[in-house]
Amino acid sequence: MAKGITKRSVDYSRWYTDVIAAAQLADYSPVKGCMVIRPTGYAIWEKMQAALDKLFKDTGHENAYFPMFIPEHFMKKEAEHVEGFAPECAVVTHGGGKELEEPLFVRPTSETIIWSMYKDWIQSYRDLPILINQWANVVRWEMRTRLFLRTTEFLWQEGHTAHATAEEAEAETKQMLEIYRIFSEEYMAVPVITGRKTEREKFAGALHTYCIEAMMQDTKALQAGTSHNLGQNFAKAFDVTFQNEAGELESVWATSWGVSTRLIGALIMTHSDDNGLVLPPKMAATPVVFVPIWASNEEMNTVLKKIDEITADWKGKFNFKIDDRNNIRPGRKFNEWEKKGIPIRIEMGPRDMETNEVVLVRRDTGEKIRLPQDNLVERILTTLETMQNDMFNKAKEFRKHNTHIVDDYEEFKQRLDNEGGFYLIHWNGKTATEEKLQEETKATIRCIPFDSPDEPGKCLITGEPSERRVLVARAY
RNA sequence: CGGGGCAUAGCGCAGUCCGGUUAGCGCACCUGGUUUGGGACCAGGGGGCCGCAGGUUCAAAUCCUGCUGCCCCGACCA
Repeated sequence: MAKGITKRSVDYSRWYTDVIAAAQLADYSPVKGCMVIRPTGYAIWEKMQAALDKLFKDTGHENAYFPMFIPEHFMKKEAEHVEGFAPECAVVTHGGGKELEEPLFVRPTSETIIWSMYKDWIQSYRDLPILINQWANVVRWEMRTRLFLRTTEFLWQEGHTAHATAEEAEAETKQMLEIYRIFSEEYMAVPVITGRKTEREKFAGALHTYCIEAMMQDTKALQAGTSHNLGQNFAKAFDVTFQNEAGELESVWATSWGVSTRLIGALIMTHSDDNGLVLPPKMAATPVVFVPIWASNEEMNTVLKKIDEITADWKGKFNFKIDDRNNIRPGRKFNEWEKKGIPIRIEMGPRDMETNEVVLVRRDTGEKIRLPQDNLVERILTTLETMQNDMFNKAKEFRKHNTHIVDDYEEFKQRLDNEGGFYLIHWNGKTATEEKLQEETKATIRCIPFDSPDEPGKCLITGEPSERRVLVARAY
């Protein structure tokens, strides 16, 4: 049916890049590993930014901006951090035609430069908390890249907060993860599992890392957001202390949290189909397109005039486009908007004019509904809402269907190979076991889910005692 | 960084083995007309340093050497 888009069943990763090309979301750039985000793709990012920014501001955060260049010695101050990030950093060694006295790292993340500033900004507990977010680009020199999911340069937001107590920092870490969950599920209609990363998977320099994990349509896992409790690691590395109420000097407690343009990849791989992109209404810059149909120029004028009447009260309710191009036929228009994932298409031609009706087509189900021209605003708004819910429920149902509980290693290996999916397994909590699991199955522990109940059992790999189940899957 | 593949018009490709007219096809694009309820049709037209650099030859997209870039699959990662 869809020309130019490889079917998911044939080649999932080709399908993914085909959808991006067909919807004109992004393009490969002349720079290896870097992409150009095209207007249609950037519009999705702007929708994400707008929603997240509001959620951040509503919880007391402010935006700021720090330099993209980080002096080398900053990067080296926190041992675990430098070990984690140094191998994937781009480094500037020359400027103004001369070799620099000290190389500048292009930020892979901004903890170090931000904490070098927090040192100056924080003296007493009265200066705390600091709740800052930054919208920025970062660079990580990746071996293999994939549009949106992993590129050398990407856009993201990174929150960096400073607190007077460990409890407050922990509460912030959890709060921001919850905001990511809300955003993912309620705006992107992408169900996620919240949990804690293992020691091996946590952020370099963090006490611990919380994450949201989503299941893509090929049943692989995608880490969609992370929130880190940094403890006092960065405060100690950058000597950031404050005087508490008792007059004693203490190290500041820190968090950081981020989501990136990778979310666009999650959005695509959760909802889209063989005909192209499918956008949940809340992520569509233009949720409605009106496609008029006519057979002659006179008819064109009548139909367009009627459309002006019908859409007069749409303004301010939702964004919409009227596709009045006369050089291509309706069928082409249907297809173009489908590929771009516009949630609702309204069609109206001479036949509908006679009966005072329009045809409404849902992108997610393809369902066509004839509707009277009156009260369309109401119908469209409720349909958008229904679609938003349906898409979330469908994705959640899919994940449920592909999540399994297993207690036999051989069965696990076979099923993982044959059906993929998420697995809840017992694990003895040891890094060595985790590494063995990955070596033997290419699956990783995605997280220790928050809702995983205390349930004594035996480690799937070693048979040793385990206290609860962890989430395992092959991941992007 | 290992394995595989590719480089010819904006995109997708043929031509390369076996050197030889003006480098061709589909899509897209432009003009005109007929069309318009699921990717229209006809006619005309524009667009090429055949990845780069050397070499062989009377003659190179085609043969030889070197380089570069990109894509896919693995190891690392938001």
